[in-house]
Amino acid sequence: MYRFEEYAEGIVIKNTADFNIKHIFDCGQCFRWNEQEDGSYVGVAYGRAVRIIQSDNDIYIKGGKIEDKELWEYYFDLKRDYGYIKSELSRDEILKEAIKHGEGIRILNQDMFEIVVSFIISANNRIPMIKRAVENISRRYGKEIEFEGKIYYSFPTPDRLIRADIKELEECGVGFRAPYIVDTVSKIYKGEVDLSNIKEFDTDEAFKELTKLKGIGPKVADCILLFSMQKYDAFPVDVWVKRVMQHFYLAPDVSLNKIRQFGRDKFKFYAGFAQQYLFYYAREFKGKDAF
DNA sequence: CCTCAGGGCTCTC
DNA sequence: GAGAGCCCTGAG
Repeated sequence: MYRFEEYAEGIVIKNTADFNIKHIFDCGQCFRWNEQEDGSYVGVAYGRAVRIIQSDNDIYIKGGKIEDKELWEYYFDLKRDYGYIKSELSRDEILKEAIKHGEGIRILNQDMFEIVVSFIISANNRIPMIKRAVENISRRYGKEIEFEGKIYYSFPTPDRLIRADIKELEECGVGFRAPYIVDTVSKIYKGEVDLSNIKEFDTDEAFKELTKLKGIGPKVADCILLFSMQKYDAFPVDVWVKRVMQHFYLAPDVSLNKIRQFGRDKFKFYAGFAQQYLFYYAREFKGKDAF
């Protein structure tokens, strides 16, 4: 069982299980963590700038405060037994292999508003570009946070991002998605859309509500559900998951919606976890001519 | 159900 | 240097 302790420069989570910071931060669920030369990750979550350092099963949160213990416990989804989920999913031979590659993946509990905007930007985009745009938006509309002598920025809240117009967002590098962001942020700001309320719906109802918003199609909605609303039966199908699914399970011409349904039916309430292992697996093979 | 355009950047040729 | 493709969506 893990436990939190304080140390000179922050807090440490001792004795974690199924926890690998590289797997967690590189499995496509987050855009604000950057790997450093020493293998640690620096990033901002819920307005806190910290450095995450892994030493075997101990996770150091440099700059972390002990009063935020519950916040980090929630963020890293520590209460969930990933060992059990993996053993269930390993009954499928392909998942068993995929899990070997990303055995330390955990699904982060991220801020809903940040995830909505970040994944609108993700549409037909590349990860470095998404990261850059999210960073630019944070720098322009977020709050300053000082850490290790540098200035970092929190992702803006709706009442701050509402000030952004299409032109400014384009300058941040979001491209043709700028009007979608303006529209969706305004609906959230005005209360026409209440993300906390949508979170209480079941997965299908929440999916319907989210896809009503500009810039949110099936794939982006599934990402929002999985990465910020704890809907673990969601199965986001991006190009990578599409490739693995068509290679291992389905015919090459099966539609995205069919793949989504297949994944949800096959993996049930673990579909979202399966998707993460498959995504990480697929990207490991990038350029290796596997698919 | 279908097709297609849509920042801008990077990889490929 | 052109062309394809990108964690895809909206419009037709």
